[in-house]
Amino acid sequence: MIFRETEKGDGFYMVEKGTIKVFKLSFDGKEQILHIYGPGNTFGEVPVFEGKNFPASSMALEKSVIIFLPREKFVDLITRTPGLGMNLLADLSRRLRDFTVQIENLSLKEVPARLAAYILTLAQEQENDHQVQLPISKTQLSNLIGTTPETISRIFKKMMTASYIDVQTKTIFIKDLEGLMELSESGSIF
Amino acid sequence: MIFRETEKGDGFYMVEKGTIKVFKLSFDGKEQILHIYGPGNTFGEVPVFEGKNFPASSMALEKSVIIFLPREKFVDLITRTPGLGMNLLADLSRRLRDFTVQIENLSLKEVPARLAAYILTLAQEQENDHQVQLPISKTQLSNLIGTTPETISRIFKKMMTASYIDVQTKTIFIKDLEGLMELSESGSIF
DNA sequence: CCAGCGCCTTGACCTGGATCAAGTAATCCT
DNA sequence: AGGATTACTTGATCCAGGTCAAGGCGCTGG
Repeated sequence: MIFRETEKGDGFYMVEKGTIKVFKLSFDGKEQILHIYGPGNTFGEVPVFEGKNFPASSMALEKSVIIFLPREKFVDLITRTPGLGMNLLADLSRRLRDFTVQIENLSLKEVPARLAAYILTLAQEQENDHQVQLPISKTQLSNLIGTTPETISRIFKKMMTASYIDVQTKTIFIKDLEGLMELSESGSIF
Repeated sequence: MIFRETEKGDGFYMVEKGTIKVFKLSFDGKEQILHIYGPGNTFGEVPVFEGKNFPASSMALEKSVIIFLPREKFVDLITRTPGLGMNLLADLSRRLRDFTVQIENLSLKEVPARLAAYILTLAQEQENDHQVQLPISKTQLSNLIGTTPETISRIFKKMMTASYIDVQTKTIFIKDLEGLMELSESGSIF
């Protein structure tokens, strides 16, 4: 556990090695992942700029190395380096955009479309249209796209029988990229 | 209509008078409101900092006056005024926080809890624990909390028979603040 | 002041996906 | 390697809330 929602944040973090998730928990223990970060990504900066507590919790998904950057020196640095501010504004803006996509997915798309969209995101990130690696377990994946492991399992099965993909443990073979793209925005074509 | 998703943004906007919504549409026409802005609020700045297109669309909910601020002059201003950058970072951070709350609501709470949470937000904004005014129509409210007008209507009715509130057109009388707070985080106590 | 048009409400029905339960496959640890 | 723990799959059931359809209410403009 790296930090918990409601804790006071006096600096932010950078992933040196490994994978971490930022997430919210409901009172009855359900989890929604907001973001997954890998090497080079920073996270937990909202309280640094806004001066309040963390809006979510953070936990490593595997053995990881995290660097902590204390708030004070950092604020100094920004005020002395105007260009840095613009980069940070761009970074936060990108995250706002990501969140609008996540809200759209959760609210306007059904589970098959969300899963298809996630696979396509992986294909882009990994620059491979034929085969992608799941960077997280299927249980974590279900927490990321807002569903349950059971449903993930069933939709993967449907996608396989409909020849969109093939799934082997953590490897997904994309057999119908066009079909997946259609599915990711127009909903279920099952 | 003020701007549309995918359009290029070359500046941002400020509400002088009226109410505007920022929202996403699904391919089959369903709408999810991301934010509602009133006098004094700025919106549409993501493309200014990030340099891409608008992540969502924007439309006035009533006769409104909107000020447009062009990108170029603004970027000049930031780079010359370091303190301004920090304020903007704080503003964007606050919005990131708002989005995490919205994702939490959509994903982890049921409709009665979301509606209760919205009423409590209004009570805070309007600084009145006994009576709040709905600033938007119930149809728009359903688009904001991710449901339908029918469901809104039914839940309001349930909340009335359970003596949480009384609803008269656009005025909501809060009869059990405690109960609403409980409902807003622990789910249905119907 | 009343006609007409949105907005809202109510009822009946249906379905996506959650939940519960019971296996089976991976992976970890000694 | 092998036992144990965790992750995944599959089936059966259930329900929140969406959809469709049919009024009722209230605000607007003439």
